Amino acid sequence: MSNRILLVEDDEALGNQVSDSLSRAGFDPHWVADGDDARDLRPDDYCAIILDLMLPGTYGMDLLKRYRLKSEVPVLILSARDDTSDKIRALKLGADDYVTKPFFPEELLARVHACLRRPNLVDTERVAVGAIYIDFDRREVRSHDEALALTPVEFDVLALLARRKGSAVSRDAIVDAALDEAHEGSRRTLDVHVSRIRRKLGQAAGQLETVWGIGYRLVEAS
Amino acid sequence: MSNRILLVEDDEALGNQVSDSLSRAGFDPHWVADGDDARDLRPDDYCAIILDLMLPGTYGMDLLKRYRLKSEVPVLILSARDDTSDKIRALKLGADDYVTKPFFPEELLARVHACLRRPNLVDTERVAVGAIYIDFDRREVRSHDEALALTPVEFDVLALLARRKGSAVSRDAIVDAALDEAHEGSRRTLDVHVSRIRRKLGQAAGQLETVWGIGYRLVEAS
DNA sequence: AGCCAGGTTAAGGAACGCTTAAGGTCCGAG
DNA sequence: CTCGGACCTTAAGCGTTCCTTAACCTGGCT
Repeated sequence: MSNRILLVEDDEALGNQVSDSLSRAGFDPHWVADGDDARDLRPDDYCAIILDLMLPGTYGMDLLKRYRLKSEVPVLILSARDDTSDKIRALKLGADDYVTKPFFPEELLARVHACLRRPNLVDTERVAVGAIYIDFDRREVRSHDEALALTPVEFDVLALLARRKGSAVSRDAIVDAALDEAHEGSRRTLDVHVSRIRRKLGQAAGQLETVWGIGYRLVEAS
Repeated sequence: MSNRILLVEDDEALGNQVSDSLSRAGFDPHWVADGDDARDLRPDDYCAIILDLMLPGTYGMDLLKRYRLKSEVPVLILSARDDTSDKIRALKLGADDYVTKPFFPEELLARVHACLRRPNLVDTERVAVGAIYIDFDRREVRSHDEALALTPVEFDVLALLARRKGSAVSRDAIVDAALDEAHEGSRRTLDVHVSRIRRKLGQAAGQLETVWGIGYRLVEAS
């Protein structure tokens, strides 16, 4: 397995320090200072990601969501704010750990190791759910062997459900992960996306079930 | 499989608080106040362990070592000391997380979930009680191999009883956990839900027993 | 028998989700 | 720069499902 670690950190001194300690520990750190530069990196190219929340360019929390949509790679959050609601939000979005500045490099290293020690999930580039095939890498969906033209948000929603196939996923979790969080005013937005996804799914629409009072669920057969 | 969590914590107030929040989140906390009492418990009986480092009797770090020798169960460390060398030591010994007091229960919960998210997420989320199968993740219930269409509240009530299978659960506890507590005007609401659950359970209705003057209990066989 | 906890039923209204239609924003083409 | 298309969001109407309440009935306990 690779030992590359992505470090997204705008503070130069801290970035150097962490980079060095990662190197000394035998990792291969890839340090990016700007959030926008980190947007389009592929999370699966790394064995772990260390992410500062307070960044120029793209906000750290958005990067986390982005990475989680594509990958199961362990993500450690760095933050200057010892804010509980931030912590909870990050952890719920799938972060594996949350470290508050200031910290000693040794602690960070120890936490990275703790994350890597956990059993890894099979990384699946593609997934089949009944008649629906999803290629996360190509961002491509086929239903009954027919390619679907999904919009970005539609794909993210469907991909999230596919990763948790069979499980009921709450509306909040979907909105939080796949939609722009700025628009929390209307709770109907997700409905519209789901409605359009179903129409595009055609015959397979029945596989996208509503779980009343909770959210949605993608099942093998309708 | 199990949703039991071992909590080793000598502070009574904190222990109560954490116990409560774990219960509310659907876990089954087992609270032990003395390190010596925790020595001979089997870590594999729990899905996670929350361990205070500063304990009477056996020192927390020793317990951690002990548990790690026997099991891979996730261990979260609680500590009053924000001491880096302690953190590093604990994490190197195989702890999965290290939380410094004071903390909010929500943060601890989020971290517990972050730990549990990694391993076998799939298989641990079901419970069988006699002829009743409950899949918490899918929010799906089957009775005698037939899927039941339960409403959100009905599912929550039955799920709560299933998690505590065999033991009597008080009406108050159920109402508190599964119903909107705003409506404390009528205490008959729960009856109605139970009545409907029983009807939907069909043959298995007898497994949902009334404990007169207390509440209800879900048993293996009618 | 009498009391009280629990069971059952029916009905209203609240909550929820689906759909259609109408802006509004962003971005690339002309 | 302007136009048009793709996309996301919001609003509103509508049907459905669900929760609660009230009223009445059953059954256990003393």
